[in-house]
Amino acid sequence: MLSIKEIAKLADVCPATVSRVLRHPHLVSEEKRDRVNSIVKQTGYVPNNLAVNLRNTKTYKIMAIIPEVIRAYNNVIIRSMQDIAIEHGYSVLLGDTQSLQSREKAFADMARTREVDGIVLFCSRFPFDIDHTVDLATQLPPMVHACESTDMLGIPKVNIDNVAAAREGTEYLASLGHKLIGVVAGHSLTPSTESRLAGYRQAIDSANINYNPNLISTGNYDLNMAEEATQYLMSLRPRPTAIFAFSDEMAIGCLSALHKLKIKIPEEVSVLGFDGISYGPFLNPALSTVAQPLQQIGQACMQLLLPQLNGEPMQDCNRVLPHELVIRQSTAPAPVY
Amino acid sequence: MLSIKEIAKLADVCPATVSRVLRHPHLVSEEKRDRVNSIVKQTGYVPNNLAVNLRNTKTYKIMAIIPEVIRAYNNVIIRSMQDIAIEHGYSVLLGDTQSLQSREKAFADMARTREVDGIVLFCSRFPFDIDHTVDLATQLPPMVHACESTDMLGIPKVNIDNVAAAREGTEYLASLGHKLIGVVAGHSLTPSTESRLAGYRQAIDSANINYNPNLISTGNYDLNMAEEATQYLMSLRPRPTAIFAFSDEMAIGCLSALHKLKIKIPEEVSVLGFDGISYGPFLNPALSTVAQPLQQIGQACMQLLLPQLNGEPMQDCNRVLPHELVIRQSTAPAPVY
DNA sequence: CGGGATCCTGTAAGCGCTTGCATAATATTC
DNA sequence: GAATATTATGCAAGCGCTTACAGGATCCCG
Repeated sequence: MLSIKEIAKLADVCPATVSRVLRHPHLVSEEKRDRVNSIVKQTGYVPNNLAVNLRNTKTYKIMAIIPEVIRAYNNVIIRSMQDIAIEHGYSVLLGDTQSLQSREKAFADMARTREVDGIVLFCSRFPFDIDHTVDLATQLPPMVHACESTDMLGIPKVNIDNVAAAREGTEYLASLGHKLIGVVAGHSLTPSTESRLAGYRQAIDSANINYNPNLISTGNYDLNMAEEATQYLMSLRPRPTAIFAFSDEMAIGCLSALHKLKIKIPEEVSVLGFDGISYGPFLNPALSTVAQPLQQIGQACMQLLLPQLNGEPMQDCNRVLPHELVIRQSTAPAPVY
Repeated sequence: MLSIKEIAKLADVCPATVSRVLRHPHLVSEEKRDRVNSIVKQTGYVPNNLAVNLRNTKTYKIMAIIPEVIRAYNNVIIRSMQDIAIEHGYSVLLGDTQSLQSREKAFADMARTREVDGIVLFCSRFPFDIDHTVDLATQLPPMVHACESTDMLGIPKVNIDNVAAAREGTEYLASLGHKLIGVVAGHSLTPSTESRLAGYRQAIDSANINYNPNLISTGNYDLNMAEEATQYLMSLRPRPTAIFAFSDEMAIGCLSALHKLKIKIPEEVSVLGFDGISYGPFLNPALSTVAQPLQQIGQACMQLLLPQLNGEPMQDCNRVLPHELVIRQSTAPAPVY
């Protein structure tokens, strides 16, 4: 592989001049500039960024650590983060952890090892092996904790109010006359799921509906699981008249199960999703959902990260963004028997 | 930020010893090993990988360059690539290009700048600014070209036989008695779309159906576009009795449009997708599709990349993997009037 | 025409790490 | 107990790059 030295030799200048041609061309005479540029072009020379970044202690890379990149939910978030990052000269690398802690750590460590300048974390666990007996909080790399954030060493957070969002979703269903509202929840251990369950409970209680834990089915964010959960809910007597799925993707599984059972949506059973993914309007029936402000989430992540990348200290803040109930065709008043 | 020198000083050894403790602990006496380890732990020292990688000219990172990470289609591919990579000590970074050439190049250049060891390219364009008058093919970084590969400087390729796949899909529809088969195609410029259109054409011709270009609608891989295209196709007289969507995601858009038009699937119109995404069975009706061997694609990419990462020269090969027609509920014999 | 400003270029240090080599200390062998 | 093998450690070079610094040309001005 070609190095700056060899280019320098070929162009009959010193390495410093080659570097200047590439980084600060105005400092170099036209003659040498042309000579160097033509050699660079001929040879296809590209500087070794490991060396450049080592020297400059800066990579202009941001790592986004995501449990399952593929979830439709991430789409707009990723896009908006990336657009802002690029505007500011950074690129975004995505790390798909498959919800495995080992991978979360591996990707997060790229910041401590200087391979990226900062990270945006969409997982709930703290991703570093740090001895908490020592005050190492100061050694945290630039980072933002999004969507699943708990209190964590003063790391800035981006969230929605999951409790309120789930409460409002549930209240909406209750206001349609539903008394038996099944829940298809996600990973039972994640903060967002916990909060949403709490919100559901609040709404149930204040609507004077009897809380029935049998109506709650936790699992993961998979379609399969949602389908099974729905079958189970539909086997109950009395049967729920509404299902609140804690993600739109799971809602698709609910719809699928209901179709197979020949249960009419929304006439017999209403389905409410969560997230606001772009598929929603295209489902049959179009999915009512508690929409997250996906674009704003991405933007907020960058707004909180960029100052840190510029050397400003971490601010312990929690940016809570507004959710929105989007009513389409999958929800309707509870059937009257 | 802590460097190896400071750790060395604190542990009262030389930097080389610290390095040895971290990389080849058996070379160091227990006494110093313990001393160094305890300092490392206390201080939370982590080696600067830019320096390590510069020194070792190796990063153990692979960049996967993907037009739109979010497409369900990528799910299994990414997962299988990543699993194999990790087995071999590599991690996979995902680059989402939003189909923008500038981003494809930016990510691909990370290999030439040594920030990653190799790349897997899921886009169709050549991602480097290389002067083709010079023989620079030899300077290509380790790479594999997947899913959208054309002949390109001897870069190993992973593909399915898109012509045959689309032909078989079309033949299947024709065998059900469909004579008017609409197509909702993807980006008109990508090799895969071109090949699939060619395969469609072959099947149409050999079934002695009159080829009608009006039935072909190209756009992108979006749901919206697919929905519009479907509306358009359904406005034609005589109306197509089948739609072949060149991705399952677009097929969702077709289903959605048909539902809105109250057209029965598959009684009045059959819908055939392409890809075999995991949503397929959960749609209403469950989607028939030409499935790609997604897991095998991911595996093949790694099988072709790993040898290159070990220094073996690029082999100009084209690994063509088998597709499979998966028949579910969205296709049926053409209606008889 | 001398002195200062301006422009250009090379020298060399250093970013943080790893490892070949040399040396020193210790163990092993006959 | 001398010769040899083994083990442990430090020294220093070098991975490829950037930039502060200094020195040599060139120019401008009175």
